[in-house]
Amino acid sequence: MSRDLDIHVCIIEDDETIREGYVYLIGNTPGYKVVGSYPSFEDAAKKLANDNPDVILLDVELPGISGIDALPKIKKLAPEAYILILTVYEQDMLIFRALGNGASGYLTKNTPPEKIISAIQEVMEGGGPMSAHIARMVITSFQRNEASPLTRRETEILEQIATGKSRKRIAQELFIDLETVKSHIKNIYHKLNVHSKADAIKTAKDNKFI
Amino acid sequence: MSRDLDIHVCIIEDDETIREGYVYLIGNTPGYKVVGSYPSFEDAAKKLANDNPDVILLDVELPGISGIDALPKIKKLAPEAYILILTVYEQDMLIFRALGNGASGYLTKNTPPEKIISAIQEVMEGGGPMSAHIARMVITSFQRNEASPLTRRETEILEQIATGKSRKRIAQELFIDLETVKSHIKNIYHKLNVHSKADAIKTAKDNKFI
DNA sequence: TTAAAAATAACCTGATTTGGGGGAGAAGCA
DNA sequence: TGCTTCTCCCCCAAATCAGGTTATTTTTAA
Repeated sequence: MSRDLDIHVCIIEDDETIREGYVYLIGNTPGYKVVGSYPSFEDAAKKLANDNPDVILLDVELPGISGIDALPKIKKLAPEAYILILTVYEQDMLIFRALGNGASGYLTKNTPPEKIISAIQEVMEGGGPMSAHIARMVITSFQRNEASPLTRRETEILEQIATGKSRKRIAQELFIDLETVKSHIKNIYHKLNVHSKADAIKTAKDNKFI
Repeated sequence: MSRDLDIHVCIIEDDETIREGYVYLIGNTPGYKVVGSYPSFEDAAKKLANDNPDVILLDVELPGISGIDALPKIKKLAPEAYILILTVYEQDMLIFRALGNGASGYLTKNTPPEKIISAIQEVMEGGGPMSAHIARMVITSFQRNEASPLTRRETEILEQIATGKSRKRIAQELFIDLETVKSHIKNIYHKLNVHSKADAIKTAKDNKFI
């Protein structure tokens, strides 16, 4: 069987035991081949472009530059590769920064071996593998706060303000008078206890009112 | 074995064949119980609160009010229930509106029966089940366009503008002069070929520059 | 080690927007 | 019938925005 049809995988993980575990797991699974294995981004950087991986397993906590900050650089070295984050951390900030920086999946380290293999398969087939809890957090990030103090119209107008439009333009697009828009904004400011649009937008976003 | 420990499931799906298929599948799986099955939201609305479901399977294309528009109303009738979207549609707009309206998962209709069962299980355990392609689209929505014409600083400043902050405030927070911020903004406008912050923000967001 | 790109800052002008004060009518709901 | 929401009106002063041109320093890349 030709090795050329195998999925080529790189691993960047500082803990030697865990790293060797992945190497063993993937190397011994038919259809997969480990083409590189490094304890840090600095080590990986030199050889990554030559490895020509299809998928890169990346740890977030690495010595030197963190996995998340390394993501854009890895993307440049291996633009065709899918990057899967493998980590113990489940903090919102890390997840969203990782995805924003180009990760195509996010797995926690308690993921059983067979799930890691299927995640690699899945990302190659156009999927976005995530651990269950991560997926929930991602979905939740799209959702609004149902206990918003703002009325429907107020919410609509604050959303428009958040796009940078002037009150005049908002009035025109909603077919209402400029004075009406101003009234709504005054009410929004009172309800949110702020005195500027920047603060209104921040408060509203922090509380998921918009 | 007590039925009280079962996961209670409601189904809202207009195609009778498909609906009965789900009823049969779920009703005959140990640990699950179908407590309601309706061809439209209007039919479901009357009885939903009484069914007290743990999970609701919801189709997006329904006669009368669409599943997506029904979502907030369903949330009010059964605030404790998790809602899983089951549909043939994979358009961005539908997915993000569904998630924004309160769905906790999104499955396409080619999902095999055992995956539907495990998705119900998963959402009850704090997960966010999504079909592979949906998950990829969701992840992609977090990612930036790497071919942005904006420099790092320009991107940073446009992001700040998008939060509603004034140029003066941006200057203070970035420890640079107001004139510098103005220079960057002029360059941003030229690069994006716009003449207002609203247009700059729109163009940048449409193209995922910010 | 240069040349190019990016970030910084200045000075000018005029139009527009913003935030805040007050009040008030109409529609719809409980 | 109150209560909320949406609508509109008047006033004001301060601040912001958009645009032009030029120029220095720092960083990055060839």
